[in-house]
Amino acid sequence: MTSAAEGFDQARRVAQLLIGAAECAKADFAAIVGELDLPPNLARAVVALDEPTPMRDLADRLVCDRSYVTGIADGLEQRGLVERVPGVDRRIKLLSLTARGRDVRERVMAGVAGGSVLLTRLTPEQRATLEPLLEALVQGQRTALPDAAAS
Amino acid sequence: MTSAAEGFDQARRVAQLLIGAAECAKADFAAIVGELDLPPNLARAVVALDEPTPMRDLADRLVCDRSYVTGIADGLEQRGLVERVPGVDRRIKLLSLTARGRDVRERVMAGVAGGSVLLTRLTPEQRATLEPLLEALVQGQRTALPDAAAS
DNA sequence: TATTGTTATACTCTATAACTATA
DNA sequence: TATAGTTATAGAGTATAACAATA
Repeated sequence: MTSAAEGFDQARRVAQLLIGAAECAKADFAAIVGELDLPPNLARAVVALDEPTPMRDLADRLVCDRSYVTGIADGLEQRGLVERVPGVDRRIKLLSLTARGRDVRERVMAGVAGGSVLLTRLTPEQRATLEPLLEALVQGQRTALPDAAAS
Repeated sequence: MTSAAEGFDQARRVAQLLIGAAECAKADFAAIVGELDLPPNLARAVVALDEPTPMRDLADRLVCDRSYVTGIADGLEQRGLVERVPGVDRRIKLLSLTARGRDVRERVMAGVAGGSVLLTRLTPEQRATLEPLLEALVQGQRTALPDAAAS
């Protein structure tokens, strides 16, 4: 096997493991919050709402568009987990967790802390080893990749 | 901070890094094959076609539905990278790389071997450390997750 | 004029179901 | 009857563009 083919195979193996592990983490989170009848995107939003937050800011935290947050807010409101409360700037609506929402938020966090495969399948030492390697990989990327094609 | 919140934060940090690293790997591959004017799904298929392969088998390799492979084959055929050749069992069509397809396949593999961030941002030692950690994470999952909700 | 949230729409990726031609 | 490939369609997830209210 040529050296180029070896390099390719190494990159492919790591890529597949990385993608598989990420999908595993996503599926794991979906399963945990699924027991609370929450789709993962709503669960992520609930976790992000540590305090009343303008919808625009939530979009920033979730790294998505404002228009997508509208749907998230609708879903959370239907479930009685948040209220839209007007801000002092009357263009702004704050998403504020209800009592039920705060309860669900705690359950989500407890469920992850108690059952996540990231905690159960890796020892603290393994996580401590893993993190800097992943950081090395994503280094040079800010929240939005600045110039992906030119890298 | 309570221990549950600490556990949650640890899981979240690892999850974000994992997902970020996987997205980074995907974007990197897309950028590499983008220079060959290939979308990532077609590039993956070209790489998988080491020899003439029934479309059904390609679906298995790419872990997707037969119907999706039809579109991939159309795209590759339009670009002159594969031919559909009838099999001995006349239900079967083999996807066979053209000369141009074989050339592109080599370019994809060379591009990855030469430029992948998985190779440039990690030393061989780091990759050797990373792999078993990721394997530990995805362990217990067969190709298709058997019972995600019950895990 | 610029910004917030909303709406309507569109796009990407992928699957399901029904169809045909073989076997 | 079962399987290979195709087609049409649908769904999830997310973005873009235009809009009303407010600043």
